[in-house]
Amino acid sequence: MADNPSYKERKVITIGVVSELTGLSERQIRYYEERKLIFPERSPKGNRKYSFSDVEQLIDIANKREEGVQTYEIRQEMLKAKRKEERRYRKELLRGEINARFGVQKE
Amino acid sequence: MADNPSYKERKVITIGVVSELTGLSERQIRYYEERKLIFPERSPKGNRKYSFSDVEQLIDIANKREEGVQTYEIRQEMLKAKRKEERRYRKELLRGEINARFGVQKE
DNA sequence: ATGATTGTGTTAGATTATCTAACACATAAC
DNA sequence: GTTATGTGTTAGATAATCTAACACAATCAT
Repeated sequence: MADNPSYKERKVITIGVVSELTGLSERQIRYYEERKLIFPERSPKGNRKYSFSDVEQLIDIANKREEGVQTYEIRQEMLKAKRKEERRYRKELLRGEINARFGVQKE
Repeated sequence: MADNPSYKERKVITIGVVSELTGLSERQIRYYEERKLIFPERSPKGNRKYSFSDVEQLIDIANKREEGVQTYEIRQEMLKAKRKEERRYRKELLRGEINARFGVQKE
């Protein structure tokens, strides 16, 4: 109950701030979305909202871009990592480790 | 090195989002600043920027307001709590507990 | 080699968000 | 009864964001 980790995931940051935090131009940030590397939410009127997690992701992307990696390849890596993580998660579920950590306790 | 707690303190949230997160009107949020209950940063062109910590603070304020507590009193409580915390901190410093936790380690 | 894709800058026009300052007004404090 | 508190609302100005398009160099694929 100490520190709420969801802060890292909450999509509350506008693109201008993300641009400052990452050093990327807004153009780049939107383009990486177009290439399906990043998935901001939208406010009712259409403004993009990012999380700190997204910011970290963008920094990783920027680093890879500097190494010359193309967005397409970055996306492939991401998909691979995601599948791997899903396998890991299902395995954990089977073992009941989730219950051990987050399961029902005394009211 | 796991999760960066500074996320909670970084002033990256605009007033519109804060309004949504807290349920307070922008007018109220600005007024509480005027009453020195909250201290957003400003972007170069003057836009207010809040942290998650500020959002929590605002929720506390909203609760106290509902109980009928005036902003002046809330401010007094805040100042009292701040002084208390400072005493606690100085005491800790004297005991060297800070070093124990955050002190220099092997490179 | 040429034709397509990638990545980014820049521009234009429209819309949305935020800012300050002021007026209004009901309620509460002194 | 006057002053302070708390909030809504309005107006006008400025800033932030959006989409779509054009440009263009660099890279990739055939």
